[in-house]
Amino acid sequence: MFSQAEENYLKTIYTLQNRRKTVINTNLIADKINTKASSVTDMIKKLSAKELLTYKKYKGVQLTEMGEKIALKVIRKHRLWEHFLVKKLNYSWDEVHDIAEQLEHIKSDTLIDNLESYLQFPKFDPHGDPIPDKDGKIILTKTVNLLNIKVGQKGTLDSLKDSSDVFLKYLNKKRLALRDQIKVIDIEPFDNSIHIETKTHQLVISKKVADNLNIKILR
Amino acid sequence: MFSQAEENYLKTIYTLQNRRKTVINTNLIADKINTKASSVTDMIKKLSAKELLTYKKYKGVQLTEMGEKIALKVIRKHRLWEHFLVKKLNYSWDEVHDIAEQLEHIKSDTLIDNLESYLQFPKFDPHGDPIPDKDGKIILTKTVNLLNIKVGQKGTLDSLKDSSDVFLKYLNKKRLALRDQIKVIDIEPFDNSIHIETKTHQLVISKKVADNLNIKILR
DNA sequence: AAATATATTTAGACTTATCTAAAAGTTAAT
DNA sequence: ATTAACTTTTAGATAAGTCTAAATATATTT
Ligand SMILES: [Mn+2]
Ligand SMILES: [Mn+2]
Ligand SMILES: [Mn+2]
Ligand SMILES: [Mn+2]
Repeated sequence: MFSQAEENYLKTIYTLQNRRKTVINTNLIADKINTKASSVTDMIKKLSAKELLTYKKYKGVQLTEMGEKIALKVIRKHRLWEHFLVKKLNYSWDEVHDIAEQLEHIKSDTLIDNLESYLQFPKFDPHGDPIPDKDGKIILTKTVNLLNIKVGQKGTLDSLKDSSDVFLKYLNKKRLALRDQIKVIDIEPFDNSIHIETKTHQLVISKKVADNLNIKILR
Repeated sequence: MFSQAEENYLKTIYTLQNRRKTVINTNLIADKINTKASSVTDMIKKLSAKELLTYKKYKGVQLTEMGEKIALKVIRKHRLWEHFLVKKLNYSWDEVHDIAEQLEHIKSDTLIDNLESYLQFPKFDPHGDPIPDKDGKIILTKTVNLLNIKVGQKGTLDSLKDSSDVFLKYLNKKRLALRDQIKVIDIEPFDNSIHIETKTHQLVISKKVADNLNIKILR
């Protein structure tokens, strides 16, 4: 069994590894996990001793197969609980993350599989992120950053790079939801803002917002 | 906010206070919580400083109103989660306690009330224990220990003194469930064993077993 | 190749919760 | 009133996880 702290480190490292393709170093982890570099050093040593990751200084960490397996288990739990909170307890997608951060650490050999079955094996969480199955297999959808879409192209909103509640609330306000169809109408060269159109309305989004929207291209 | 350890002490003290009417002293708590008397001393000091309980040595502890309120909140969470696990995830009553021990510490201002509403405001947990409402109010059912029931009297199995999985599995094996009708057929003077009859079968139970069954008398 | 900027580790401290072993206090028994 | 039994507290350690400040190592720039 692993402590909550250990699980959080593994999960964070996995996510960093898959989101950014850069080197995952001490400071980056410290930043994401909201702690200090010295604390990360300590934990890296511990996880390395347990062979959950390898570490070369200045070259960053790399999860071992075992480390990745554990990370995926925690992510699976997190996302299934988020799904539960939204679908069964009527939370909205911007309210569930902090509760799932706690629920993901509940220890039981059977709980999460029973929950999954109760939820009828959902494949994605409320933020469009894929839910790893029992064996850690994960569906990868081919998506493109909205920043890289040309004028006239169409797609559907598949998932988000940033799932912070601030961003989610922004999307609520702008009436943008997962699976909405989005068409790029115009790109403003001055500030890279993007004029888009959904099935119901049009709006202009900033470069920063566009960068956080992953689009599945329709052809 | 209170730590898991603090919550567990408060919950345990509350339960001891309501089950046994004796003095709740350091050793008794240590025993229940599976720790050492010296650790209990430390925690008692801490909880006393926070005015969650009062303590006079050799006279035991007493929860303050605030302490009792928190204890009831934890118990409410524990029992609602147990209900969820049995009713929604199809666990049996002997499997849920350890998971609920963890779930009862999840922090959220809304989670447990939403869960309660989703479960349609159950009044009792899978072991027959009453679920405190939002305000900490708790239904008290008048029950009698099966040991105190005379030959010929009838009642229904209302709740259990001991809800350990060993005892629950014993009840499964003997086909005794909550709300079953039970009639006392005979009491053996030699060892106080009791011959009982349900709607479906007859059996003999030991004094120890009878002592753990709370019966609601039928008249 | 130095100098400077970054990244990383160490040293030492702190907090929470635990433990063992010993000391001290209270109650009960003779 | 002593003694014995039990309860409680203290003292000192330990473990996990965190922190700050200082030291050290590596990378980048000049
Ligand atoms: Mn989340
Ligand atoms: Mn999510
Ligand atoms: Mn229980
Ligand atoms: Mn119960």
